Amino acid sequence: MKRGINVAIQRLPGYYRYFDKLHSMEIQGVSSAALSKKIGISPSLVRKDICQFGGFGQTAYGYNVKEVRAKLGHILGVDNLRCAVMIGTGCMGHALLRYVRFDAAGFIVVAAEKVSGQTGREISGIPVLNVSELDRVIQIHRPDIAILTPSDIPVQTMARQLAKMGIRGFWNFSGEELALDEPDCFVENVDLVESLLQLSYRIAPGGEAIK
Amino acid sequence: MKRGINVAIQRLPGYYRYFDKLHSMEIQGVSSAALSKKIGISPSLVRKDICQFGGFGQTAYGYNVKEVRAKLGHILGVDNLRCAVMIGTGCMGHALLRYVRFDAAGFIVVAAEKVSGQTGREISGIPVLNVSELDRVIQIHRPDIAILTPSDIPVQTMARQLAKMGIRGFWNFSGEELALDEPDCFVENVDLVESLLQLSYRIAPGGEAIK
DNA sequence: TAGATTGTTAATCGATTAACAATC
DNA sequence: TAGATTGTTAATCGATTAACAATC
Repeated sequence: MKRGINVAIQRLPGYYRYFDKLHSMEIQGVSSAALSKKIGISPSLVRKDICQFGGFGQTAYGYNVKEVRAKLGHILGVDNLRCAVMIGTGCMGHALLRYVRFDAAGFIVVAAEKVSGQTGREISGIPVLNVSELDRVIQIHRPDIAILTPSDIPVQTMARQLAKMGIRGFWNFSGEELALDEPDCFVENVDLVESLLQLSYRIAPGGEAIK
Repeated sequence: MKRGINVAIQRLPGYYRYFDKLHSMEIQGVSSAALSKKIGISPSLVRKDICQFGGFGQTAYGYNVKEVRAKLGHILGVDNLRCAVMIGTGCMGHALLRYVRFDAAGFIVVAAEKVSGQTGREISGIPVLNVSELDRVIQIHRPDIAILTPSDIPVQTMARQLAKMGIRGFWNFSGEELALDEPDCFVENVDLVESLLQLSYRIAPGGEAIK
C-alpha cells in the first residue's frame, strides 16, 4: 500500500494550508528557506517534497504562491467538489459541521441520523435524513466519503455496509479503530484519546520534559 | 528535543489503549505475534518498542496484560490525576467534554468561557467559570494542560499568557498552528482539516488509490 | 555579470526487520 | 526435555540532510 513518495504526502496538507494562507495574505512568492522557518521543515526537505509533487519552483525566484497553491490543491482534490455523508448527528457531529470548513476542502455534506429525520430537518444548513433511508440518500448524493461519529452501530459493520454502497473514504471519529480490507477504501482514524495521551506523556515526570 | 526512543513513543498510546482493551476483556496474556496482528505493527517492532519502555515481557510466555497495562499507563501518566482547563465552550468544547473520556486519561476538567460565566454554571458536570477570572481559576485548580478550542482570542497570545501562569501542555483545536518557544511547554495540534485533506488526497484520482 | 534559489545527487542518519541466542 | 517467546544484535531499508551544479 506504500512506496516511494509516501512520507512526503503526510506533509502535503500542511504545505497546501500554508500556501493557502500566503495566498489569502496576497503574498506572491516564497522561497524554500522562508517556508522552512514558518513550518519547521528543513529547506532541503521542502524543496525535495515540492519537487516530488511536480517541481513547480522557479530557479533563482522560489515558488509562485498562487500557482503552487493551485497545483497542490489539485493533487489533494480540493478543486473537485464531492459529497460526504455524516453518519450520526450527536454532539461531535454537530461540532464538526460547525467547525470544519468542508467547502474549503471541496466537500458538501449531508447527514443521516437514527432518531428524528423529520422531513426538511437541517443542521448548520445541511440536510439531515433518516438513517433508514441511507440507501436512497447514497443513491441520490453519491458521497465519496463517510464521516463516522459515535453512534450505537458498530463502526466496523457500518463501514462494511457503506463500502458495499460505493463509499471509499472513511473519516472515523468513533473512537474504535477501524480497519477495512476492501482494496479501494481508505480510513482516516481520528483518535483524540491517543492525542491527549501523547500530551499527557510529554508533561509527565520522566516524559519528554526530561531531555 | 528528540532523540533515541522517539518514534516508539508515538506508538505508546496505541499500545496502552490496546492493553487496556485486553484488560477490560479479562485477557491475561498476549504475545508480540498476537499483538502484531491486531494493531498492524510487526512482531519485531512490538518487542523492540515494549522492551524500550521497560522490557516487561516474560520469555516463553509473552506479556502479562495487567502488568504491562499498568506500566504503560504509568509512563503515560494516566495514574496521576491532573487538571485540564478548557478555554472556550463553543460547540467543539461541548463535544469534547461529552466525547473524550478525560477521566480515563487521568484528567479532571474545568472550563472557562468569555460570555456567561454565571456562578455555578456547568456543562456535562464540569464547572464553567468566566474567562476574566482565569488567574483565579488557575491558582485554585493548578491545571497542567489547557484545551484550546476555537475562540476570538488568538491562540498564540492566549497560550503565551497561560504558559506564564504555569501551564505546560496545550491541546490545540483552534485550527491555527501553535508553536511555543517556552522550553518546558508542549503543544499537541489537532488539525482536522489536514486530516480531512489527507483522506481527500487518497480518494482522489491519482491519489493513493493508484498503486 | 553577480546573486539567488531551485532540483538533484551523494552522504548521513535513523527506523524497521530478520535472525537467533537466552531462557522459562 | 521440547516448545514458545522474549530481548537484542546485525542487516536492511528508507528518510533526511548537505552540498553543489544548473539556471534565471
